[in-house]
Amino acid sequence: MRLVDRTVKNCYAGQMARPRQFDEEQVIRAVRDQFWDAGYAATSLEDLVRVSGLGKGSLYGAFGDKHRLFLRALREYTDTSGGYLREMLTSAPRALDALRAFVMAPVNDPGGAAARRGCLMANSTYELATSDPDVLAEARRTYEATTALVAESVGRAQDEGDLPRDVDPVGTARALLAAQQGLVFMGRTGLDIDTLTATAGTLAAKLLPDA
Amino acid sequence: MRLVDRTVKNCYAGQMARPRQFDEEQVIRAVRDQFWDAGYAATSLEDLVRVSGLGKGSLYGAFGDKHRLFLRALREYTDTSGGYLREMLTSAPRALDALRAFVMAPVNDPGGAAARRGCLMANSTYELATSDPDVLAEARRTYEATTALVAESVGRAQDEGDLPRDVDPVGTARALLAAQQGLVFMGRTGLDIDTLTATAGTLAAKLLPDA
DNA sequence: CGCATGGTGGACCGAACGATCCATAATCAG
DNA sequence: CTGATTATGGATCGTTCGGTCCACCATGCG
Repeated sequence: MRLVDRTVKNCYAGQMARPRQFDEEQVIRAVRDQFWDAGYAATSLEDLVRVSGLGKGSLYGAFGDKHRLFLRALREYTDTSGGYLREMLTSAPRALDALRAFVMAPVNDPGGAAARRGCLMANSTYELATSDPDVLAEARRTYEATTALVAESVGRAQDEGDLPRDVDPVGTARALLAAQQGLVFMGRTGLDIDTLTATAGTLAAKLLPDA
Repeated sequence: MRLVDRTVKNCYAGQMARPRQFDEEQVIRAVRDQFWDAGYAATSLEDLVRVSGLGKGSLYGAFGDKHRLFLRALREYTDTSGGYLREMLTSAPRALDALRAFVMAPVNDPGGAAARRGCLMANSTYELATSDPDVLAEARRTYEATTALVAESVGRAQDEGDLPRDVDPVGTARALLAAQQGLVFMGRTGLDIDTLTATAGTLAAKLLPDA
């Protein structure tokens, strides 16, 4: 009989005879990129073994089954993206410029590679949200967090006199997020980067007037 | 040796001893709904047999393999949607109202069921566009056709004096399409229909000023 | 009315999947 | 150095998948 749950790391009191021979975060990032490029269903365990450099047993021992590993990779993505977003929104001298950069983010890539790859959270939402409650919950969580962050910057832009006082920060944030995700979608259809950039500029100009 | 290609319907000169016992279009619509609800990978042949009411052999004999059947269902969807769109855009007395209805289309549903279901073409693009050239081609085709239709209405709204003359119809059409697809995405995250409707209204107001 | 045609769908197949298992080897405590 | 411990990953399992096949029979013609 198995006395320890090997799917949970180091939760027992025994000695640690052999430490991990791989960087957990590095593996998660590799796995995340694989799911990002191919999607969940189209990624086989063989793919995960290949990109991680680990064996099946090690993968299961360290992270649990495919579904848990995916959720872990998805969480890594949303945490990293959320961090970038927060930094982008807070570091800009003027909030209005930060909001413009937020809308333009999907095309902020020289070759448009990021635009074609899309957003892992959006990809996962479209593929799994209807059948996987965990993914749906993560999508809602990310959506709400992003809306709150953007709304905060909208308020700051109002304080700085770059946006009129009578607009609703949260409503504006939702509209900006919708516009950004619409651009992500158009990027996934293979629309060329120049046209995509022009469309992003149009949306930013209409949704964020200088008045 | 098989002398006739049974995957192609009635392309031979022999007699027609037994006519089809099912309505081809009806089967395609049922299959389309299944793919719409569950996605491509998550739909098994067993599911297709169940919703179509046909046996595996009949399904393969009439439509070919799963991939061809999916493309057929996808084409049915884009044709039907394109027809609705064309009618919606041309039947409205004023083109500006039609454009507003276009942006609000994802939330034009009492319970928000359509919003949660999303758009089959968008779902398919996110799930398959990176790996399936046929789906990517269909996505581009649909995107370009939609852009052209909307741009035509933008031009008509200009002629009717509802939109300023100096805006680019095609660029505006792309921005409207991006906004609409952004709303579709937010619907897929499970956002409640009231908030979604408000966001749609905000986007329509910003992108389609009365000036 | 009987025969030839071909639509029908359940049985069946090989392949690939996710998941589990266990012999091996690497590691650290004593 | 020795033994206890556990990370490791190739072998293997049962399941499910998409796809094929063929015995059956409904059908329309002569």
